[in-house]
Amino acid sequence: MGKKSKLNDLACFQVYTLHHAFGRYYQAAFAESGLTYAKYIILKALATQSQMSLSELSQGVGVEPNTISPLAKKMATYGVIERVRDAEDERRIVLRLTEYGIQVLKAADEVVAENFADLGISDNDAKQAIALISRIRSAVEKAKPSRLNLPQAPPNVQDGLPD
Amino acid sequence: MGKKSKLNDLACFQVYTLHHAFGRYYQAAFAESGLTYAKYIILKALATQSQMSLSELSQGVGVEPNTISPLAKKMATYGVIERVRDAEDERRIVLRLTEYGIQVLKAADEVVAENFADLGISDNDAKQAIALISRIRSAVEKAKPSRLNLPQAPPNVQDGLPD
DNA sequence: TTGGATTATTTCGTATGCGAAGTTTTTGGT
DNA sequence: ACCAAAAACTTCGCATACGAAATAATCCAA
Repeated sequence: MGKKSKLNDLACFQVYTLHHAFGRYYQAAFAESGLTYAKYIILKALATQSQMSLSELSQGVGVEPNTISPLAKKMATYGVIERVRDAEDERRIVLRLTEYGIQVLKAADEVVAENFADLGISDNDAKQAIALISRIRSAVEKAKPSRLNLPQAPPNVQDGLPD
Repeated sequence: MGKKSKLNDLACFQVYTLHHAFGRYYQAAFAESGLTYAKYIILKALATQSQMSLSELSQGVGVEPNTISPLAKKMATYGVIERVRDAEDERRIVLRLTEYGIQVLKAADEVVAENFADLGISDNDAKQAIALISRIRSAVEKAKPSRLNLPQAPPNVQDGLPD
């Protein structure tokens, strides 16, 4: 048995699973609408400020800028966000919710809030989880990955099905 | 402003972000080794029982069987798991860690446990998070998604950059 | 000022995940 | 026993994510 780490267990069995459970819920709820989990999160993040650069948004959402870039482009063509170059600094892209985007976000928020209302998770539970997870995330972002060295591979057994 | 739901906030801002923070950590730690976050989780899940069918594994990992299927195939060619048809029921695939798989898992566990050791998250913190998240996951899996209907799209403004 | 860093964004290749649809094997009702 | 329904996997098309590398705009130090 390898060394034990409760934080590792948390990551592999709880956070991973919960993330995908949420993902399946949002995917089902937004099906056919063109909205997705990722795009919904972007809308929510953009709603916290009047405008944001692409990298500020990526910080807010917690993913890399190259993940946001194509999504923002698509969302602009859908009309939910405005996407323009910053006149002050032509490298920057400035993003902002459109009036339509605000309406879409509102409609989505309503549906989700309704679906999540009677699941037995109180606001206090959720708040506690928010505080705890927030702390854990800060910690994990500080982790310095050391390279894994794998043991010698075995004499290629290939014990299995042809395909 | 749409209706508020703390559980929705938890999903969109905390769980989503923490999942990706963990993902980036494991990706960096396992870089070059051929191991990935998803494959590592599969190894850990398989270590909990002497053997498992593909669908039992998918249940244990918390994703759909069609996600596990190609991963299991690849992992068998890497020699970390054994993958054979169940003689009792030829529809089933039986999966089991190989000796090499056990070694790989052990090596990975060591590295992660070491990297996660001094981040300021106690085992008690992690345990508390495990209990709380476990409860939340059960609840979310019960949520019945109702279809989102988007408001009328605006007269296609397309106010943006050419590309 | 001017040319090499630095910063912001984009593009590219790879790896997951999901639902839907297809294939093979087992089950069950008659 | 026989065939339709169910169950277990697999395949397919689409949508994220990431790191690495490319591109474009700014900064800055000699």
